[in-house]
Amino acid sequence: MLLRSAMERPVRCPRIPDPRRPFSSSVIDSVTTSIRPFPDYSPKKSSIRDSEFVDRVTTALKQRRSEPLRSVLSPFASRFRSDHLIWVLPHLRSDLALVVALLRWYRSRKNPIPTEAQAIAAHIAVASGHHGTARHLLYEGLASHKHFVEQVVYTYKYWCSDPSVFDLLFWAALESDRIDEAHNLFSHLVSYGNVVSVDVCNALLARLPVDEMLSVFVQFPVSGVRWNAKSYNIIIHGLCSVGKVGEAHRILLEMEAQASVSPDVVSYSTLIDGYCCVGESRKAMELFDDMSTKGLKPNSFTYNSIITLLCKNGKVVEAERVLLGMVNHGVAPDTVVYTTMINGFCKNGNLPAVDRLVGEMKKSGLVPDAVTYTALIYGLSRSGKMAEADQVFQEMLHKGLNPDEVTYTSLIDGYCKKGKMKDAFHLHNEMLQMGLIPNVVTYTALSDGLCKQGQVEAANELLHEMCAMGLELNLCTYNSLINGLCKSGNIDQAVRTMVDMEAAGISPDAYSYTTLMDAYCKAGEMDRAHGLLREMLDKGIQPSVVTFNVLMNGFCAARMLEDGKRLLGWMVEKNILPNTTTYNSLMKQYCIDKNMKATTEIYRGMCTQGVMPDENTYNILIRGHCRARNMKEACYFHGEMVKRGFHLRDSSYNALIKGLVRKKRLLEARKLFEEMRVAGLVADRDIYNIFIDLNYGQGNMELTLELCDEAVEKWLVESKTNETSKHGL
DNA sequence: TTAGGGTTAG
Repeated sequence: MLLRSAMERPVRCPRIPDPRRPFSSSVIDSVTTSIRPFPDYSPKKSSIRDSEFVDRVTTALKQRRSEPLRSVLSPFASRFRSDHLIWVLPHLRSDLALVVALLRWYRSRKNPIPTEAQAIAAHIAVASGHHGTARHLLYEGLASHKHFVEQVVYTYKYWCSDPSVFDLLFWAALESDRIDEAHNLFSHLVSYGNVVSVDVCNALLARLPVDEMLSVFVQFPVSGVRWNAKSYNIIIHGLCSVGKVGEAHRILLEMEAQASVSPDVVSYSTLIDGYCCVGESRKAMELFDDMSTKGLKPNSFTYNSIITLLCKNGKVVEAERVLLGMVNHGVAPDTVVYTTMINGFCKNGNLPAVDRLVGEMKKSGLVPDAVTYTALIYGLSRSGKMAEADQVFQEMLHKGLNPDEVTYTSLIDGYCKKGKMKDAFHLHNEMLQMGLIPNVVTYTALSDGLCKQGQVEAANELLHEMCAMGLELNLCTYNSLINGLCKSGNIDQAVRTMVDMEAAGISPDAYSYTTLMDAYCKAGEMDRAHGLLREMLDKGIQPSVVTFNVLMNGFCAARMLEDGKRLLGWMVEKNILPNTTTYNSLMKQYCIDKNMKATTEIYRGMCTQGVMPDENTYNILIRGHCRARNMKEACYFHGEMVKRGFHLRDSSYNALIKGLVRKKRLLEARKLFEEMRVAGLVADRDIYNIFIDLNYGQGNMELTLELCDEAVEKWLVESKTNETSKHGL
């Protein structure tokens, strides 16, 4: 929430204080005139009677050191007041253990310890060098006394005079999330001409939202704090984390311009990561080169940011080249770098490469951690290999690693994508039992799974439940819901959902528009789809290659091939490279029109552009050439697709077999027919008739009968089933 | 003080 408010508010870049001239003269005047010495405190005077009592208590405590404190103090307990505690403490300053025990005894009698006594005890601990105990006492003091900071300052001069007490108090305030108390202490100290160390000031900087961080960064030097490289790095990181990478870069340049603070590997790595996160790879690489010129050696953080960016852009091979580069430069990749690479290959669906990297990683003596396992589970789930994903999940548990929300969500999403909603919800319950709280990503995966099963109402209900739990729908959730509504034919409701989404303060993106455009294209409403394209362009939303593919499909289906070709040109103009799907749509339609000349032209253009044909491309080309009776070309593409490990679809088998029979190439046709049967695909009725006649003619009665049975089962039974369903029986 | 994992469209 704080971060969000920082992102929304404009962040002003601070003016860097010049350490050579830290203060302007007016500031020096105002600081020096307001400085005063620490207060002269001394405990209030006791009466003679009280003094005698305190002496007796002190003597008993010291002389009977080995006895339980409770029994030593029991004769004094009824008279012992809070003032006595304060008067006894000076006598025990050389015995911290006794001080702590006395406080514990006093508290155990249901008496609140006075603020002054708590502060004094902390001072005694610092003065005796026991910083751990001091920290504990300071935590307690902050937690139970309203004016504890003031009291520590007030009693300082008399009891301690070791300024490290203020650093410890500052730490205690930060670690118990009392930022205001830390500020309060800072102001008090400034008024006495003192400041806490730069280390604790850095800890404060790192805990502040960006705008407050910047204001502290500018204000503290006025009081005498001298920032170091770590401070500047925290600022660079803060600015990068809210996307203000340009301003972060200015800070780095200011560091370079100064004599006292120079940017180090962390400064550069942080800024490089900032540029990588906003996708500015060129700037990131420039900085990477600058580092070497300045004699700074990139570390595994630096390399990992570059590798992450390349993987995100799908350039996994290039990313692995960077990994090899780092090894050659003597930087050993760690678990994080391997996990980044593994995740890159998982996203690419390249599971053999994932296996190879896991092997390499283990060979280097690195142990996969929970994040590595989650990436592996995600990769397997994405590829639909749920049995393997579950096996890795079990291995993770066996190794004593704790799955978290991300691990469970990866598995849940995998089951949802396979339509196994029962398994997905079982895991959802399991994570609840483990004490893990499903978040909006988990619910989006479940909701998307339900939508894809046609259960949009159930998805809606689930999301209502999610909202009742205090979670809010995000962009992905809305987009998934819009998709579910479109696919179930409720385009109007999908449009209304987009309106709701905007009302909830979430702006639609390229996904939202593309989904709706696809629905309109499939409904043949090209004008509406085009209108949406104009709307998204007006809003400055960059269409993706999928947006164009959706339109391309629409144009092709509406037989508007010229518009399709124009769209292809426009894509290139807009620097959005057409992919295999784009070309496949156009080729498919030209094939339907039996225009194999245009199809071949497009196929060649695609290859020239370096776009690789996929399984769909080959199936389209084979069917097209068969329809056009170009069996030579059809067989050539069949050979090519086999070489590349792709498979024919049933319609392509049918087309090829019929074409070959037509050309009397019966041996080849028979081979394909057998292959098709083995693959469990159904051949056309005509094809069965051809091979039944052929085998009968050749006297192969056994095979003839087998084919007759198969044909009856596949064709007659099926047509009867269709008949009954047609009549609603 | 800096880096890695999960949700949406063809």
